[in-house]
This record gives sequence, C-alpha cells and structure tokens, in this order.
Amino acid sequence: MAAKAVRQPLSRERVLAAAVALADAEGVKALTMRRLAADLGVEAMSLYHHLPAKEALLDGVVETVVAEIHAAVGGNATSDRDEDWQTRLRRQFLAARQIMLRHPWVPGLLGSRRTIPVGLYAYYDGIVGTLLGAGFSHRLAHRAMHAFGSLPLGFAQEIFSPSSAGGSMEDDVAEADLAAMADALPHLTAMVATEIHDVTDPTLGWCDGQTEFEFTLDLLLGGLERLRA
Amino acid sequence: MAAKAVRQPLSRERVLAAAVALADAEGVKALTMRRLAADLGVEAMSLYHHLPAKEALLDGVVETVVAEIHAAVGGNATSDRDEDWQTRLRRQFLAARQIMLRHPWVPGLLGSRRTIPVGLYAYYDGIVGTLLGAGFSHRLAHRAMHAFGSLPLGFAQEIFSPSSAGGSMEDDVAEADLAAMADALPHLTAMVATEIHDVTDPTLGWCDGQTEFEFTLDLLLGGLERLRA
DNA sequence: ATGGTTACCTTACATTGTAAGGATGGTGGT
DNA sequence: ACCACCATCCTTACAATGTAAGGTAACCAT
Repeated sequence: MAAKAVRQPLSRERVLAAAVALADAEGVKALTMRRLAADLGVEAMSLYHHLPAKEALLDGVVETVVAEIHAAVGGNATSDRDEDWQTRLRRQFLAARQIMLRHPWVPGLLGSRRTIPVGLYAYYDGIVGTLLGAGFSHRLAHRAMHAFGSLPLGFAQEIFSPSSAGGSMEDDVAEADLAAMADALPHLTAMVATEIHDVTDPTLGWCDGQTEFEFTLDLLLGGLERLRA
Repeated sequence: MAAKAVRQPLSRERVLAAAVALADAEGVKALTMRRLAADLGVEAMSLYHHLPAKEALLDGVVETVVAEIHAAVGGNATSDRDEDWQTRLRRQFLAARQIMLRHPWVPGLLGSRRTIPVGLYAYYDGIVGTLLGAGFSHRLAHRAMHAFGSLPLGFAQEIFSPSSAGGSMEDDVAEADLAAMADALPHLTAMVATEIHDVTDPTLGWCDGQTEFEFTLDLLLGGLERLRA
C-alpha cells in the first residue's frame, strides 16, 4: 500500500543502475525492456522517456561500468610519483579486474557495442600518460595499448566465456568420452592432468583465473620494459 | 524456371556453408532463419530437419570456421622439425589471421558461444605439443596458452569491433569536438597525432592491424622464450 | 500397389523492441 | 483560483524473430 507512495520518479541513472543490477543477478540475457521496467515498478514504454532505444540502454550500462572502473582506478592518486610505471599499471589493471569480477557479463556486452563509451577515452588517456611519463615513445605507447588488449578493463580473454548464460563447462564432456579424448589430444590431456585448476580461483570466462591474468600482465609489462627507450 | 529443378537436397553442410557466406556478405545480424532459408530457396522450418535450433546453427558456423583455420594451419606439416617453436607458432597464428580477415564477424560470435567447438581442442592440442616439444613445462605451457588469448585464432582483441554491424568509427567524433577533446585527453590526442594509422592496413576490429597483431605476438613469444626451462 | 520414412511446407504462437497516442498530475502565468 | 502546458507514465498495437505442431508429397523396399 505504501509501496506505490514511495516510488520516486525514474531517471536515466536509476534505470541504468537497475539494468546493471539485473544483469549482475540474472545475466544480460534477462535484461529485456519489459523485465527491467517490471523491476522498476513501471511499464516497458516508460523507459523510453529516459532512453531512446535499447542499444542506448546497453551503451549506458557499459558506460556505467567503465565509469566504475575509472573511479576505482583513477580516483586514488595516492602518491603519484613514488611508484614506477609497471607498478602503477599493474595496480590499476588488477583494480579493474575486481570490478569485472562483480560484472562478469560485461566482456560479452562490451564486444557487441558499436560505439566506444566516452569515459573509456579518459581512462585510456591516463594509461598513455603513464607510459609517456616513463619514457615510452608515442609509437611504443601505441603498440603497448594494443598489446594490453582488454587487460586495462580487467579481463584477459572473453572467448568461450560462459558468463552471459548458464553452462557449467564441465557437463558437456561426459566421463566416457574423456578416455577417448586422451589419445586424440595427448598433449592437452597431459597438461590438464598436471595442471588441474583450483576451481576456487575466481574465474572470469574460460579458465581466466587470477593467476593467469597476472601472468599475462607481467609477461607484457616485462616485455615492454625491455623495449622502453 | 530451371532454378527449381537444379535444387539439390539440403544438408547440414550446405546450410552451414550458406550461413557462413551470408554472415560474410551481410554480417551476423542478417543471419536469421528465414533469411538463411530464403538464400537456400527453402522455407525457414525446413532448416530444423538438419539443425535442432539456431544456437546449434551458430555453433556449427563457428565450428566450420575453426575447421577452416585448423586445416590451413595443421594441414601443412611442411618440414616439421627444421623450424623452432617460435617460428612455427608465429606462422600458424598469422595463417589463422588470414582466415579471420575473411570472416570478421567470427570474434563476436565466438565470444557468445556457450560450448567450445570440438575442432578447437585438436588445434590447441597441436599448439601445446609444440610448446612441450620445445622444453616447456606443463605449467608454463598452460600459462602460455592463457597469455596467447585469442591470438591462435587470428585476432588480438575484439573490444569495440564494429564488425557485426555498420559503423564507420570516424563519424561519431565530429570535427568540432576534436579540439575540445584535445585538452581533456592530452596524451591520447598527442599519440594519435603522431601515430596516424594507415587505414590501408587490413583491420579486424578496433585498430587491430597487422602491425599491432605481430607486435603483440612477438612480445609474447619473446617473453615466453626467456621463461622457457 | 502399399505402408513407411524422409524432406519440405503451412500455420500459429510467444517473445522481443518499439511506434502512436491517451491519461494524469504537478507547475507556472495571469 | 484558474487554466494551459508539459513531463511522466500507461495502453494498445505491430513487425520481426525463433520455433512447436502438424500437414503433404516424393521415394523406396517389400
């Protein structure tokens, strides 16, 4: 009875926040206009007074998360100068990863966007600034940005990420087939046998654990350091 | 009039080939059951006698491209032993990239799949075999695979790839805003000014040119070589 | 010929995004 | 106080999509 009375008017921010929450809870697949409106206690068409189309909704959602990353990373200018470029970028990328682990559907959505979130430019500008400050040439800084790929956003690869929908990644390989696989894929099975994963490691996508993320990151940082002018 | 007479029966392979061709021609967005059926001179529901659902269609399409890569890469066992591991992987990944340039919609689709294409296991097994043969430990081989990310498939990053839909990537930044951007993003604009791209460089996604692909590849290969046992 | 299997078609429905326009309640001008 | 206005939200409706259910026609071994 009081539920209707406390309903405050919608706004772009409230819609986007609800969209992020919905995607976090049930995946981006569940993020439909009708469902989102229902979560907000409203009808679907009402959303269109705050957003022009669903594409804009998704753009806004991505932008929201990027802003979250940018805030978590750029907000703390703690002791700007007493850390070298590698330490700084490492800290930033790992902070981004913490955000991503709370929004595991973002990589997939990010890949489908047609326009680049505006906030991302500012974030990238900071990274380039760090590189230039460390003595990188424009050319090397440019290539470093490419080499980083999606690392600045906190994830390494999004191929086969079962984030967006259910899918346990285990049950598609039956026990019986495993023996048959062993001689068709000798090297892979040997490697997996040696390198069985701690599934406790928080995972983003296909086997993208904290350990592998940091390994890749340090491999690139170390390689770039050696190329630095 | 004779068009109907020459119509040979459908098959999973014919459907998948037509799907790949359609995606190549008009993007994965145009790949609907009705449209695909029309291209095959058939009604939509007829496709379901060869594929159980659209998800299976997409899985099959991805699998087809992976098979194409595997064939282009694994088929030529030319002089298996007289090239070192770096040369071999470099050649393979670059060959994969040639395939990808013909199917620029694959990265986006690949990221959305829930199941891993079966052919990919075989391809990856070969890569692991190369690493192990070069003296890599299982652990280092494992991490190398993670570090490679999507490089074995011929692309570096798929963030903001405008492949799936139209979008010229230039026209969203008006000339007027460019001056305003310059002081908001000093480092980025300086870098872009120095590093203006040859747009002639075949591009896969956001600024992922051949040069950057090879740079990232060599950075990783060189870094791994130094870690090799 | 005949019963059955296979390949394709027709129809229909649920779900999605969204166009078009209606109701309603608060606000500022007079 | 009144009234025109406008932002906000709702109702209805439509097109496009994936696909369930069942129909039809050609072929094939018996």
